[in-house]
Amino acid sequence: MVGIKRLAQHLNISIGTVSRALNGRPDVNEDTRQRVLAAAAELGYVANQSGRSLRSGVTGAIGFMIQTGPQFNGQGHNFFTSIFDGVQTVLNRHKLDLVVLLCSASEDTDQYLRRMVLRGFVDGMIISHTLRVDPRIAFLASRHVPFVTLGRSTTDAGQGWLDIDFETIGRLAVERFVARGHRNIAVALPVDDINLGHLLHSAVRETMARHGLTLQPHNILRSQPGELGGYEIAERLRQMTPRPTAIVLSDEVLAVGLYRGLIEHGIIPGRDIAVIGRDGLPLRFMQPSLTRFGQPLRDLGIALGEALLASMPAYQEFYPTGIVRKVWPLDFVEGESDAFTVPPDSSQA
Amino acid sequence: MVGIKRLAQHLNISIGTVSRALNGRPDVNEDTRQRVLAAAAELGYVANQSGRSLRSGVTGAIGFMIQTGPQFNGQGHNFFTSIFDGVQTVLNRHKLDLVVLLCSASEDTDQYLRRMVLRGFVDGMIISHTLRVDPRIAFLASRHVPFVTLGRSTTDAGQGWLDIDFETIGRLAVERFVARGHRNIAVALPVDDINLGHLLHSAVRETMARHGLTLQPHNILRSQPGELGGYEIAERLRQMTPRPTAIVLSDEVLAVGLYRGLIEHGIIPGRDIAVIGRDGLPLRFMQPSLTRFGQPLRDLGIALGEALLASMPAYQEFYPTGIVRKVWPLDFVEGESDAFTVPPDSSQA
DNA sequence: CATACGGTCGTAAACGTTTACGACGTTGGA
DNA sequence: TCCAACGTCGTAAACGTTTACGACCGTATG
Repeated sequence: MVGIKRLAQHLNISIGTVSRALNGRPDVNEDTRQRVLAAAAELGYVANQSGRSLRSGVTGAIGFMIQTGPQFNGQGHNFFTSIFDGVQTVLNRHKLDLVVLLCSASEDTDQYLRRMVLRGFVDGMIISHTLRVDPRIAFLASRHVPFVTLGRSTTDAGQGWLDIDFETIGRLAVERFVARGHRNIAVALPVDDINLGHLLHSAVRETMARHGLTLQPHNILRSQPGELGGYEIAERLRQMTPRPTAIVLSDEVLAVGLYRGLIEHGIIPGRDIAVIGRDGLPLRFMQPSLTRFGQPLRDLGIALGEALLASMPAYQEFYPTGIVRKVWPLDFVEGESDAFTVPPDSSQA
Repeated sequence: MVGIKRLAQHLNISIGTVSRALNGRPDVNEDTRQRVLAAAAELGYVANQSGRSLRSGVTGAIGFMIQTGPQFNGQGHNFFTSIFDGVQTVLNRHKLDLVVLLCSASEDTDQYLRRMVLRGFVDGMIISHTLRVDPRIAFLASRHVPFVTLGRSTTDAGQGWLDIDFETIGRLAVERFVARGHRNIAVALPVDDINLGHLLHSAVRETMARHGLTLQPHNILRSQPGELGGYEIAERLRQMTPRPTAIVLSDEVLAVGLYRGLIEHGIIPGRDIAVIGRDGLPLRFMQPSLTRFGQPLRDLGIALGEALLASMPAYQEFYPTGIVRKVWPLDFVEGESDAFTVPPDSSQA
């Protein structure tokens, strides 16, 4: 780790001057300040949080306390909160605490991660929204920070990961559709480079190919995440001729907007179009009930916590499993939304 | 702050021994260890995080990085994530970072807060799920930790707070109901001591009284939060005779389960019963559309961040507003769910 | 009795940073 | 010319904790 001391001897000045330069004190020559700042940027210096706050008494962090656990579901909680709860459970067994670090959309994720890690704020990291090629992985590995990811990546630094089994989702969904006579099948995917899009995409495409079908490019519907994205997709579906008779959704809440956008125009899921989605809080109570793949999120969080500890040297005696890389088993919940069967005399493309 | 030094001189032993006793090292007499532990508990000693991790190189914290911002809504995000994003925006302007501290349901909230604060993990605190009488407030005030609460409390330590305007929700909802002929009005409340329950309760009761109506005890429906709670409420409503003709909901996602539970039995919101709820992600796309009160959550988060900074001495020059205590204005969104009008010849109780 | 050893504890250094204090050189005014 | 003032920088202490090292005492062993 490059500290203020190394910075000072690299510049042949005292650490006091370096500190003053970095903190914007007035009693330092402007030239020296620039040299210090340049060297700090070059060497990638980030002030150690412990040293700084031990001396100055401030941490620069503000805490926002919320509560997790089953009984708080619905109080503004969701997908991540359940996972957090599972992770927390594991970590607490070893007197570790979980802190959630929020990277605002306005800030660069790599810079943010770098700042948090190099400060020495945490001993380990869990990252989510994993990209297909994710620079954060290379960074964490280069710094030897223990970490695991929620979601696979093609960036391989030997890290552990856990992920949802999108291959099975895509395969089973398509097989169900095919068994009910569907040939014009669509898939809803996110727009960005997040890896789950690719996984589901390939699974759907390959399973269709295995049944002699091709996934048409116009049947790959990319949208914003969330219920608004679902609503967009419904609009696009309505304008397509021939309209796909079945669709599988990548995101949990897509179904909410999709239902609304379809039902508004008299297209009833399960009667006029087959829909298979993913589990999420509100979806259990939609009507018609959504056929969907779920996963026990708290258990996933527990596994995630254990995977992280398994990659931390200090805890390997407790978790001698080595690097954990695992797709998490699914719960399949049969609902009414995929009941629609294509009539045999249909002339769908 | 009581440190290891004070602990040592209180026991007339050296700080080295105190440290070894606390850390479970073998080379300390068992009697001494017990005396140290007793004194630590008595004086409320918690090891300073900075000192500990500066020396030992570990922090005991694990980071879980997620991303916030409008474009991530729906990716497992929700009520809190939007607020976090707003808070973060304000804090970043002053080089402060927001960390979310999760108190698992299995852990005592007061102990958890105490542990996090006394360690010196954060410079300030925002707490949510505020109780009607909340010991956390007294604790934070006694330790002079700057903090604000999301949600009012009757525990007054001069702290700032922001809250949702439950009085207006209750009043406007009842007035709308009354104007449409409803006399048998119900309200859905949480079971626990969280303050919003009391606020909405009083507002409904008082507005009804102002119109010559009384809120019947059996019309106060307490349930779990979340869509499951809504489903319970639907079941209870169905079994009531005479059934209330209108209901106002305290929680956002209650409506999801409520809809399902009612529609399953042919009771259509807006046609057979009037429903007014609160805004939440899925609710914008429910059918029939929910009449509801919302609030721009990101703006609420911004205000929350500013309120906190206003109570931190170091930032008062930027926020000279003094203590902020404010109910946040509502967005009223007219939908179809409260269209049901009681016929004039109705003989409802 | 002398020695070794284990149990218990105190001493002091170290972690990385900030900051009060003083040193030094230069400049300007009296 | 002399001194004050200023700009710039180095020195060292301090923050709270952990831990290597050695001191001391009592006991067991030869």
